[in-house]
Amino acid sequence: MRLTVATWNINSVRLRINLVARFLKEHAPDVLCLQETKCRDAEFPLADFHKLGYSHVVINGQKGYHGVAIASKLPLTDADRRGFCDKGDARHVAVTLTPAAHKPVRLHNFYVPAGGDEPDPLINPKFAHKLAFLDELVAWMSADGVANTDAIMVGDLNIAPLEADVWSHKALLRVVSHTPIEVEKLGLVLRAGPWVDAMRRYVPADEKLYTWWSYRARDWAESNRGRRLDHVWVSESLAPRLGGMRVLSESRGWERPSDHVPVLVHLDY
DNA sequence: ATGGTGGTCCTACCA
Repeated sequence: MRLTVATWNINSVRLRINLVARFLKEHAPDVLCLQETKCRDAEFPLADFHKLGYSHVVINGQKGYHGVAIASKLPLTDADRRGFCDKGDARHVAVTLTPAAHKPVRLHNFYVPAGGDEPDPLINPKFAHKLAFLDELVAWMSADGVANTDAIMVGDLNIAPLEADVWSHKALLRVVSHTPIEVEKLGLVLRAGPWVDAMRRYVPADEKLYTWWSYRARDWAESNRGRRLDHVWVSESLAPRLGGMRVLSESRGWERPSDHVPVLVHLDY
């Protein structure tokens, strides 16, 4: 069998439920991880997911901001919603799924703080929060052995680590999402697993790869000033099962799109 | 170098 996991920062699941429906119908992932759902759990459009065949949904939402969810065709167990930095933000949800008669897989879905505009933790509390969040991720991953079993970690990590993850390495060195301190800390998270960067298994490190294009460009495709802010990582134990990856760039051109596009990864069992 | 757009919810705040 083939397990397909997708991740997408939807930028309001209620506003874009029709785009979600289109994506699920056209690409039929087994599991979809969403970020920036921007609604309380009671306001989540659960019935739409059920109608589309995603009868297992685990939500961690809050009013107006952040919010993550996992919708699945396969049963989900052991749901966990971890708070980071004692902020009460809804930025993480984890579940366990079991691909037909195989070993269970732990799946973590993250929305890492964006970090504001000024890349100085001393004058920008949002950037300080982002760095503290990453520090806490490293400590937790090491202590709990998060990637010691079959595990997948996806989400909007709000960091573009490689030079080819941004349209201009030089222009973005002092722009939050690509500053050296964030890139270094994301590297510590990756190595704390240790995790495998599944997307870069399919696209060479020096080849441009983006999952986000700003709303502020006149023409996102023409200017193509993108960044790879969304990621799929797998535990080393699962790396041999990787069976393909796709970035659905075309969805950035759909009507009233999210500024992020879905990433799909296949695992063969 | 600047400001550009779009989300929530109603006044700024966040991305």
